[in-house]
Amino acid sequence: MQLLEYTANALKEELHQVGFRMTTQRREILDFFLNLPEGEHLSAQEVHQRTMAQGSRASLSTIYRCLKLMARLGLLRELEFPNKEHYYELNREFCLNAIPEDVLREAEASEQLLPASHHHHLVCVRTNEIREFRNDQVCKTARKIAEKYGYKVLDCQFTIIGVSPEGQLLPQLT
Amino acid sequence: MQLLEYTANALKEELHQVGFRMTTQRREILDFFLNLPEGEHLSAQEVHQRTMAQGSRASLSTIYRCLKLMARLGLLRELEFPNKEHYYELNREFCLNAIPEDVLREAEASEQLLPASHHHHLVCVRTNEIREFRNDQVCKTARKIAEKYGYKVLDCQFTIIGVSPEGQLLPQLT
DNA sequence: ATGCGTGCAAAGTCTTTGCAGCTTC
DNA sequence: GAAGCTGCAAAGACTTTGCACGCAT
Repeated sequence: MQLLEYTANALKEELHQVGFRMTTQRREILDFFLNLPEGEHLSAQEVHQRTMAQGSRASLSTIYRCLKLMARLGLLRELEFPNKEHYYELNREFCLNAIPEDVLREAEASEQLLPASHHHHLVCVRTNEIREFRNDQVCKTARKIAEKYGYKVLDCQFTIIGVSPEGQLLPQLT
Repeated sequence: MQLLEYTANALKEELHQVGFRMTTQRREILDFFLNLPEGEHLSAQEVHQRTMAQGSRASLSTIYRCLKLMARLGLLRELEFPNKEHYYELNREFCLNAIPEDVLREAEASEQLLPASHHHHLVCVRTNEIREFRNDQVCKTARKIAEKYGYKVLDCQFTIIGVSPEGQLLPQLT
C-alpha cells in the first residue's frame, strides 16, 4: 500500500466515526492536498480553481464544506492571517499518525513526508509578505499546554506579526 | 501625567511619523481599548456598538479604518480564529513601551498594566470555546526568530487548535 | 432503501470604497 | 490652505444555506 493511502484510510475512518461518508469530491480534495508541494497555503477559492483545473467537478460550495470539515477532523490546517481569507494546507502530522509505526520505520520513503512537518509564519503588516520558519520547540510547548487543559491537539500555529526589513524601508503605510 | 496618556502620545507620534493625524474618533477608539478589561477581544462591529453606547459618533467605516490602522502601528493585536471575523484587543506591550523607563519603575501603579501583558489562545473546533493561557517563553522565542530575519516584532500569536474536554464528549460534529 | 452529500442559485455577513464636506496640521 | 479623515450609502468579497436530486452505505 502506498504511504499516502494510509491518510485516505484514516480520513475515511474519521468520517465514518462521526457518521459521515467518503465521497468522490472529498477524495479529490484530499488527493489534491496530498500532492501539493509543502509550503503552499490556499484559499477555498484557489483550491476550487486548481481542483477544477485537474478535472474535478466539485463545486465551490462543496469545497467550502469539505475544507471546513477536514479542518475540524484535523486533516487540514486552517490558517488565518491579517487579511480576510482563510487558508488551508495539509496537516502533515495527521498523515504521519495514519501510518503504522513499523511501516514508517522501514519505509525510508517516509522522508517524503516527515522532514518538515510543521512550520509557522512571520507576517509583515506593511508588505503582507508571509515567511515561513520552523521551530521544533513550538509543537512540544503546545502539547504540554494542551495536556494541562485536557485538550486534544489538532494543530498549533505560531504567528509573528511585525515589519520586515523591506517594510521598514517603505515611507508610507498604505 | 497619567500613565495611559503616554500611550495616547505614543500613538500620536506614530501617526505623525507616517503622515497621519490624531482625530477625535481615533482618540475615542484608543480610550475605549485602554479602558477595556483585559481578555476581551472584540470584532469591529462590537467595537462600534460599544463605542456608540459610550457616546462616540464614530461610524462603522471609521471603526474599520481605524482598527486596521492601529493594528498596523502595533497598538492593537488583530486576532484571527477559525471563524470569519477579526478580533481586536489592546497590545499591552505597545503601552508599556510608551512609558519612560524611570516613570515605569517608580510608579508602582504600573501594576495596572504590567501583570498580564501577553496571552495566547486555545481554540476548540467543536465547541468554538476560546480559552486563554500565558506563557512567557513564547514572546521570547518570537523575538529571537524575528531578529534572525531582521523583523521588528509588533505582536506574536500562539494558537493551539484542538478539541476541548467538553468537545470530546459531543457525539456529533455539527 | 435511507439519509448524507452535492450543485446551483440566492442570501448573508463582514469589509471596503467613492465622494462631498469637515478637520487637523 | 492643503492634505488627511469621516459619514453615508453603495459596492465588493468571501462564505453560507435551502432545496431537489444523486450517491454511499
